[in-house]
Amino acid sequence: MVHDNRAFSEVLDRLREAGLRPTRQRMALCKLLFEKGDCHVSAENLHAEAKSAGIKVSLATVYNTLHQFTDVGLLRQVVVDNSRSYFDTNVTDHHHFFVEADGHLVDIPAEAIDIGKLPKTPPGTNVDRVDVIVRVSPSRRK
Amino acid sequence: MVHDNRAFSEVLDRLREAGLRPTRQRMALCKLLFEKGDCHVSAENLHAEAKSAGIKVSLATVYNTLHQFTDVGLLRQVVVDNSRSYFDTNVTDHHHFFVEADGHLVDIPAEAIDIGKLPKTPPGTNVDRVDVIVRVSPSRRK
DNA sequence: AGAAAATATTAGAATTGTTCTAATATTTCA
DNA sequence: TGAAATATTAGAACAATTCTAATATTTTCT
Repeated sequence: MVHDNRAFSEVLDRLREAGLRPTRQRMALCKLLFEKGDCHVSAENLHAEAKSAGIKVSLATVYNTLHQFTDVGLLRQVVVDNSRSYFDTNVTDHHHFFVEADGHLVDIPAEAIDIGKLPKTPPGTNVDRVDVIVRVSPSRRK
Repeated sequence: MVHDNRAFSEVLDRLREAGLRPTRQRMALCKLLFEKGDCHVSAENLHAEAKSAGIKVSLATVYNTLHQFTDVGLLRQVVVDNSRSYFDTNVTDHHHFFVEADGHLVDIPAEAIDIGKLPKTPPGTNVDRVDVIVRVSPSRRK
């Protein structure tokens, strides 16, 4: 089997830099995740995508991989719905619209929301991150 | 058994207004939830509190009640952690600090955070609510 | 390259938080 | 009070996720 060497080595480097062995499964998931621009996936979701792309990978590995990628900063976890976890390939500072009706996320660039001020944090704590979730729903037809 | 008639009738009214029958369990949970100021509870958590307060109520009823109270606007659900649901007795407009280390929430008054502007919502949608979650963690000791 | 050590993957079992079911109990109201 | 409406319950079912421990792959060492 032949593959695109440019894409291949980019993905390979990405994993190597992160200190993760470039295994067949990780490479494949990496390509699925990063070769088509920003996206938000759930584990089941990515597992299904992998399957339909002909990649043989277990659900356990998908979970492992998503967590490892998150740990090394390749992904960011977004909490919007407590029945499912979403992972975002956009790890830069930004926020989200969440369309509750269909459980789908849309990025909001950091500069589109401007948080004027923050109150002081509870004693003995520091801010890790500020998440803004704008929950929207389909507008009723006029 | 005797009870405080003032508190009793307040709770009773609250349920009546919401169109919920004032059953023994709902009254008891209502008192636990609202008689001690703003608080954030999970179902398991409230169930345990009820048990230790000597209230006999099943976990299923705790879940039912939390959802019913949420539906009628007595509670608000807060999504910060996808392993557990939190319900907030403060239903006014406000935000949260979330201390990830111990999974605990602290209210931030609405006016303490000022969201300068919001980008336009995805086509065909309206904003339901804007949730700001400031994730904090214990600061490392100097 | 070949062998040993280190790390990954996997299927399926286990766990967790939550929801469902359907039988029983309580509450309402005429 | 008694029929109809609504609640509660124990336990089963469920869905997402994590764990287990056996097997496979990858890396390292010589």
